[in-house]
Amino acid sequence: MPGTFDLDQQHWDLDAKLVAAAERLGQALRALLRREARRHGLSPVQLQVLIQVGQRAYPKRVGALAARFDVSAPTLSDAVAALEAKGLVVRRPAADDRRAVELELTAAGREVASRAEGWADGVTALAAALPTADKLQAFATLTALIAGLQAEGVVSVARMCRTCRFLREGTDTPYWCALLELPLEREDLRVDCPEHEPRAA
Amino acid sequence: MPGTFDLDQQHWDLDAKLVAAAERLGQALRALLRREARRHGLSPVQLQVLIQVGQRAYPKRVGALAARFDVSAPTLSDAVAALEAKGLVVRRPAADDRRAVELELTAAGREVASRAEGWADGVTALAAALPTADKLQAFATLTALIAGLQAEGVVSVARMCRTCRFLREGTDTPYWCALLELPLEREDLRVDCPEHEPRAA
DNA sequence: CAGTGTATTTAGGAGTCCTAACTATCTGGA
DNA sequence: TCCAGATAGTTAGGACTCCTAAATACACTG
Repeated sequence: MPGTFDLDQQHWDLDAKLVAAAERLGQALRALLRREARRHGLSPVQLQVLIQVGQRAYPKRVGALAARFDVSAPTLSDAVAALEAKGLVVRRPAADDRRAVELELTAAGREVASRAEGWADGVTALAAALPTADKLQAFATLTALIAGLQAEGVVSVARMCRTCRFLREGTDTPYWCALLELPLEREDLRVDCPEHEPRAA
Repeated sequence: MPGTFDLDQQHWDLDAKLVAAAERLGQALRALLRREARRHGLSPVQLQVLIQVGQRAYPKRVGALAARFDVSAPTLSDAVAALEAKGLVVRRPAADDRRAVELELTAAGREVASRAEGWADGVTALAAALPTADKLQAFATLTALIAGLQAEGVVSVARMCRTCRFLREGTDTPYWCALLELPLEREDLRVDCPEHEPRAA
């Protein structure tokens, strides 16, 4: 590496730099989440669980949530226990499977969730200033990477359209959802769809 | 939201979806780092510190590393203590400031660092399959978001060219580094430059 | 209905992450 | 010169993360 410091080392690999940038952004987002959680007297996972359980149509069981956040069941169980102790969620046996537990927000839980769910709004606002075409491109690139990681089994669940068995090519639009029977533009593709079912039997 | 489940909710905001995708990818990368660290009997932060200290030309003090990883000084101090106990780094008073501590890898530390520093190679390989133009675009978009977050003081240090006081517009190339006196293409912009100095006095 | 598998919790240990408080050292004046 | 105020780092202590292993309870299959 003659004389250019290690410029070449960073030059030779756009791929590595893209990954590094994603990592940095991820770190920033994580820090942001941590601070928001703290503001509400919660830990990061606790807040994530609270927000997720606050969404309708998503699975609200310990196992599903553990997969969603890529942690073990005991870790998530701890977080739920803490949330329950704080009076923000209620735990109840599932109707169809009494081994399982359904989570539900209490009134207090809904209150906190609604105040905290916009924790990433600052970043979203920054994104608003960028050209739509760039964002579409970046979105496609990021989801391609996520899909690749999921295919390799690195990351457990990602309920993205890109990995969903109902995603088809469209006739008038680029894509088509065979479950909802809806045409989809590129910007309609979701990152976290309640109806998602993995491809390949 | 009439009848389309919450499709519209996800439709209306490409910005939010881009952020969600970044968050997911960040989560996956974090999980990957955790596993690699585990493989070497280390914790995530310990591995990050080990790798960072293994790079030349970067600050190797506790404070700088804490800022780099967005954690408090005590947290990083703990990690360093653990690494020292494992015989992977040495702690020594800095030459110019005897309050400060310089870290250095031991032979064992270099060994582990060199085996683990490619922890994200799997993702990089996935990126290699994507078109260069897309990656350039995505890289620009991600760094724009990071720069925005840094400007807002959300994230502490990001030694990116985009926030560096030495970055100029180039004549033949899009950019120019006024410190190294080098022309820079878009793909030359760095995410973590040793020579970085923040803009604005 | 026995056997196997699944959902979750408990137990226990290393590490993360914080704030507060303390030591040692540096730095800028009077 | 000497001291007040900053700064680099550590220690202390508490809540939480994250794991594996083991237990409990229930579900499914033949």
